[in-house]
Amino acid sequence: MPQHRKPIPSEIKNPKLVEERRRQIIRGAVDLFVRKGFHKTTTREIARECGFSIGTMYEYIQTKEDVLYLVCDDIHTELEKRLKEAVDEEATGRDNLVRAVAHHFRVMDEMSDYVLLIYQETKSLPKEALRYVLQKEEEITSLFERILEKGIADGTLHLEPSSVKLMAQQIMVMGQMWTFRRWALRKYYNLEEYIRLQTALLLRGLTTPTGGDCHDGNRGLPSQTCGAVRDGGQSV
Amino acid sequence: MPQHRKPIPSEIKNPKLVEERRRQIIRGAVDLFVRKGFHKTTTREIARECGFSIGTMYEYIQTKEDVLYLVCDDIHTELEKRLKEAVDEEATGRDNLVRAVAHHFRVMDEMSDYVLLIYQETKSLPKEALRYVLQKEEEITSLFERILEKGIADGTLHLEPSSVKLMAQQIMVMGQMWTFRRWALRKYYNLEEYIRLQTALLLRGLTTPTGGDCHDGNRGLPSQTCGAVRDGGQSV
Amino acid sequence: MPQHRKPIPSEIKNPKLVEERRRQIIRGAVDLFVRKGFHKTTTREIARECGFSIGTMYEYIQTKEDVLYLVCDDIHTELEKRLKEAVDEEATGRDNLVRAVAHHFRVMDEMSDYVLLIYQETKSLPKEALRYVLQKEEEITSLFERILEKGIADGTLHLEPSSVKLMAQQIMVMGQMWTFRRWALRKYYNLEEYIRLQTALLLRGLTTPTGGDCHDGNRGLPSQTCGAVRDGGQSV
Amino acid sequence: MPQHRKPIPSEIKNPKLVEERRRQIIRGAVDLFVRKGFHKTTTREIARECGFSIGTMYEYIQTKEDVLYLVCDDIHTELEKRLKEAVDEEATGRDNLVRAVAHHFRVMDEMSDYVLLIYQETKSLPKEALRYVLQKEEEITSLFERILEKGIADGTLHLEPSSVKLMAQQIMVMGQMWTFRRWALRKYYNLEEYIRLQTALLLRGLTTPTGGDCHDGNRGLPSQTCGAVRDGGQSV
DNA sequence: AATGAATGAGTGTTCATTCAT
DNA sequence: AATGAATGAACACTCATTCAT
Repeated sequence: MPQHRKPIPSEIKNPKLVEERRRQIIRGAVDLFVRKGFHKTTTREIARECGFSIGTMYEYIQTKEDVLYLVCDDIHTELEKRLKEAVDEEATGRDNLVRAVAHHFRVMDEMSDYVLLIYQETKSLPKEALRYVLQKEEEITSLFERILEKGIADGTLHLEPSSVKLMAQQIMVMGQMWTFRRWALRKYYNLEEYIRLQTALLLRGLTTPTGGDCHDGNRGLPSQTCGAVRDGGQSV
Repeated sequence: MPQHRKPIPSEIKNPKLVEERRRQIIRGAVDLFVRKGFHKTTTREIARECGFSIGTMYEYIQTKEDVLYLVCDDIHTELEKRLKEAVDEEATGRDNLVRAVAHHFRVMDEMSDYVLLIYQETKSLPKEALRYVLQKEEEITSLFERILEKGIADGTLHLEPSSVKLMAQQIMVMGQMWTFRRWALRKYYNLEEYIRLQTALLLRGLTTPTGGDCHDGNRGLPSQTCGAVRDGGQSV
Repeated sequence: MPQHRKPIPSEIKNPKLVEERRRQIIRGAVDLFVRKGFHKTTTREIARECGFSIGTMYEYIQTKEDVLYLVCDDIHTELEKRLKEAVDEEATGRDNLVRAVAHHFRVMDEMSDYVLLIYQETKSLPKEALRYVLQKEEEITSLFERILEKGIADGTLHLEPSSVKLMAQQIMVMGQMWTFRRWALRKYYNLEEYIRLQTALLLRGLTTPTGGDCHDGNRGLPSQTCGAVRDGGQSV
Repeated sequence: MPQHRKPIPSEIKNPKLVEERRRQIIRGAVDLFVRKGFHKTTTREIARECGFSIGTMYEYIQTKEDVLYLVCDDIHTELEKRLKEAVDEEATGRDNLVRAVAHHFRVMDEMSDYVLLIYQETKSLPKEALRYVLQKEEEITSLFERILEKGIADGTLHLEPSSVKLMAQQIMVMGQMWTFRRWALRKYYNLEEYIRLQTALLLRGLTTPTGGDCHDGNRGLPSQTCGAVRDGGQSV
């Protein structure tokens, strides 16, 4: 049930032009929002940054919040695009997961400012736009759900189906956490360490030993035996 | 090096009264901030909600941002107080962790709106207040660090010391996640399920099995062999 | 027709106390007014400077403007007192004038800040108080009128009676000018030079030669002979 | 080193319009300032008087103090322009002086309210604007310095060069005095009388007779002998 | 299609004054 | 007589939005 992008009305007839101008608006606004926040950025500043007049800007949007929506949507789209790059249809669920998680975290790192922006300003969106943006977030999350399901199906990941949604959310949050907790995390970890440790945490949670004798060894993971799994009464 | 609370100057001499009125301000403001956000709440609205005049309110604060600081600090203090309740000095690290995590998540659930508020409005604090608030957040986080360290010491948790910081952060975020992702999570899980599943994820990551031979391959994981586990230098 | 001091009502019965507290108020306010100006000084600041509460202060005045009135009146009284010191009942008008002018200018120099204050803030007084203050100013001015008249009478000053008022005003202004033009004057002159030059200007304007042969030498004055007087067709 | 006018930034791009609107602001504000003083005049009142909205007014200025600066500068400019009208390049220094003084006093009389305004409100200007305004005042004053110097050069005025600055200041103040002492002066003198008497005072101070021996004694003058005149080092 | 001047409701904040204690 | 907490009208200034050109 992918909801379609909320269309923003424009006075301008030529759709190509609308598209182009809106890209300019996004480019101009995003850095201002990152630097000063949505509320402390004025429409005049945005227009100036875009290189056209305030009147012209208002030909392509209706309210200041439209700009925020445009920006959030753009960031989400970029995020989705970049995340999709990492999905390898051929690979096992587990390999896919490991790769996608690492890729996801790296994207988060690169787009740190923008992810943070979404985090902090999404709440300022008008209701309808908010719904759309959250829906988009869920779509991205569902990419991880697909991967997890594949891993369950191909036996490379051990996970209750009922936990799929949660784990996908968890992965998303782990990525975002690298941005909104950077003030704390970066004191102790760099990106690669972060990727390794969080991946390990996930895999231990998701990789079930095969039982009996464990040909396992979540090596690199806090050593954990089959037994560990057993008593995992309340395990995932 | 716990930084001390930034004192907000007041025109009023009676400290008892200052204390009381500021509590009123917090009580009045917090719901407005939750409902409308900091920027869209007016100082006049806050004063009205508190039941006194705008002039009176300004006898107890200096700027609108002081109100935000008061509110954030109050929430943090409550959070810290409630979290400390759960720590049982007698119990093992592991039991303590399980109990503290569950407790933490329940507190987060109860204080959902307030946690969310902190999440969304912290960035609007003036620099100095922001530093203080983040410092407080770290203090709370360190409660989990203590627990984890105890678990390492008493052997009930298996975790590299270098991962303690990360795990503590992770636990904090998991709790907050229940608030800022509630729009997604509550569709599929209730609080108790959430507690169970997340605890499981953590424990699997932290509980060491007693041994066994492992034929494994943390495929996809940054290549590491069984041996790697043993000396698990930089592992979790 | 000396108008009597406008009485400021007070809640307090004991007149001694009223007198004492008002002196405190003047002492506290005057420096604040000098430093920040009347409008930018708050009643709270005044009370704090005086060492008592705002409530107490308002027991002794009715409005903030009363404080200004108190201050202006006090300065004027001091000015008058000091100027009177210089008047020598025995001396000739001319000697008296020279001495009084020098004394006046020195007083102005010492009380520079206060004179300036009167100059700049008098206009903020309520109508009635303004009238009183201006009247006081005229009384002071009339001290010079007396001296000039005496000089006419004893023949040491040559001046049309109709010019007495103007010259007295002129002398007053010359004194004040040393305060409100100090930004320019002090670049080129010190107080003693100023006194000498202005006195010379006045005396030349006021001193009539005895005619015929002049054994003169308005030494120190732009050399001027008896002839100068002659062509003084348009003289004062 | 004439300092250039401090430019006030404006949001409006069309400089012609800025010029025009600022003239409107000056016209609207000046009478209000004269009537009520700067501090008691509201920005809204100014805007209303100008015939546009408060928002529009703020497109052309940055702060209320800018309006004061605009007004002061305008008055000064007008003053300077009118004073220059009176300077006759051909005439002797003395004639020039007589004419310029009379003209200056007449201008002061006509612009009485505005001169008074400058006198009373200049101190409310922000530091930089104050510096500029004072500098302009000095430029105007220097017009009189020029005239005096010419008079010295062509022998029509007898004045020590070191007194030129003072006399120019004195002339300026005499003009302003007609405005800020009008409450006293107009009781006894009309403008023409004032001009005549003050001119006489000045000329006596400045006009040198052709010689002759004088038995005089500027008694009371800082003791100086005839000889003193001759070497009259520091004399006027 | 583009401009940018105009708008005015709304904002955070101040401060002279009052009055119950 | 002294206090100081309470008041709220008033203030300077901002800024999203409109609309005539």
